[in-house]
Amino acid sequence: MESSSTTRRQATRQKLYEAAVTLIAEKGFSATTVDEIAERAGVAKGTVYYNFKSKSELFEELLRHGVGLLTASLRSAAEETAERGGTRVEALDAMIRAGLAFIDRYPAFTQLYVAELWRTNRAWQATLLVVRQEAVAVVEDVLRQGVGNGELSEEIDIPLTAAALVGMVLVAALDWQAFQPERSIDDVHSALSLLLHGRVSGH
Amino acid sequence: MESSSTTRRQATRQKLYEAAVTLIAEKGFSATTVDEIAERAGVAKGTVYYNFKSKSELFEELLRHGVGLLTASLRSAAEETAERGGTRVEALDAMIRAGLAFIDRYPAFTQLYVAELWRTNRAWQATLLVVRQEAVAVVEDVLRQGVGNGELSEEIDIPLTAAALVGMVLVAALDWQAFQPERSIDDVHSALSLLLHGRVSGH
DNA sequence: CTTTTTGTACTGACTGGTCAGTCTAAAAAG
DNA sequence: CTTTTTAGACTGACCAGTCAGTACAAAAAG
Repeated sequence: MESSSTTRRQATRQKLYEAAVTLIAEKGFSATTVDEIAERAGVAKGTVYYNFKSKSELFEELLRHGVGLLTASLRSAAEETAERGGTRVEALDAMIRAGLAFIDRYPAFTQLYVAELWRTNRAWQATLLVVRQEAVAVVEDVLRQGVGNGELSEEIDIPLTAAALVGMVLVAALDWQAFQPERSIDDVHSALSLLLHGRVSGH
Repeated sequence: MESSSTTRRQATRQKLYEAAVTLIAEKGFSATTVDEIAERAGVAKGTVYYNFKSKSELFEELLRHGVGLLTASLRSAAEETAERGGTRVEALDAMIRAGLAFIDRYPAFTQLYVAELWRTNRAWQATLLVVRQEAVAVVEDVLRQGVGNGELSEEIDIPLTAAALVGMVLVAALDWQAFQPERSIDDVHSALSLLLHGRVSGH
């Protein structure tokens, strides 16, 4: 009796994630009502509470779900570069591209993530911390490898540089989406690549 | 309208800004109640409504007030460098430092600004657009001057590079505050300066 | 085969509490 | 005297979470 429709619940949850992500990105967590989420997902309010303990729990699982996708995408970009025998700088470049592609595909999720990341005293603070660490660690790993094999300067501060690179991509991409949507992903990628390769100042 | 009474109102408004900024940074706009703001500011609820038309209007004016401070700080960093006869790259470096100092001083404001910047469909969307443009324009101006006098590569895309630089500073600084508060402002400045000067990958 | 039971997924009206904004009368400040 | 602030009661809309009940399919019983 049990194994029959695990699929059905999964589908319902997916619909709820999709409904919640855009609403929360637009209006914020508190301003988004459970009734709205249910309505947009095309289910009854009770279904939300059948599938999730509370509004917060729905949000936390959404967070985990989304960052999981991002981390997987970054990691696979780095691995593919390595398999192809590329340099670590090429791997960073590939990760910038993967990051941009992710944000292009899930702009609402990115928006919501950025909006919540630095909030203190929130129920999901712990979840965010874990999930952030997973994503940043992927970038730090590649930086570390690059310093290790002499490709990158030993002067660099790995955690701070990783944060700066992630920030650069995040903000440039959100700005692109919000204020310069006519630009192509290649334009944005080139601009960021130039900064990474240090060809902004100097020669 | 008299300057005497303007002073008293001004002081009350200032107290309300300070109370609102931390509360909204911590919990978000919707989750912050007017009663809380009034209580933390040490004024009666009626005073909030005597001074501001609504909760949203208080928030919008807070936004204008804060970004005004930031823009002034960035602009004066750029001007001081120019007066000293510094290069445009030095001006950018000085602006990074000014940005970090601002975020160090007003972390709550920065948090709240980032959280709201890319939200769509909000009442204060128009205010944010204007206020963002003012700040980014300061960076774009310096980039333009740098390209003009040959200091910076002609390849660079000014709006995208400006957004990326602002993002780099914003995210690195917030991450510093939230996850690596033991680091000094000089550490953070060095890490970002290295990226700006292109000394991360090779040299 | 047919009937009955059981578990799962979902429904939507309802409730108890919360909060933006209003109002008042009176006091403090200038 | 005018402007600003106070204290707090009040209202009406809104909303998270609950709960009794429906739908339906798989399994157990007859």
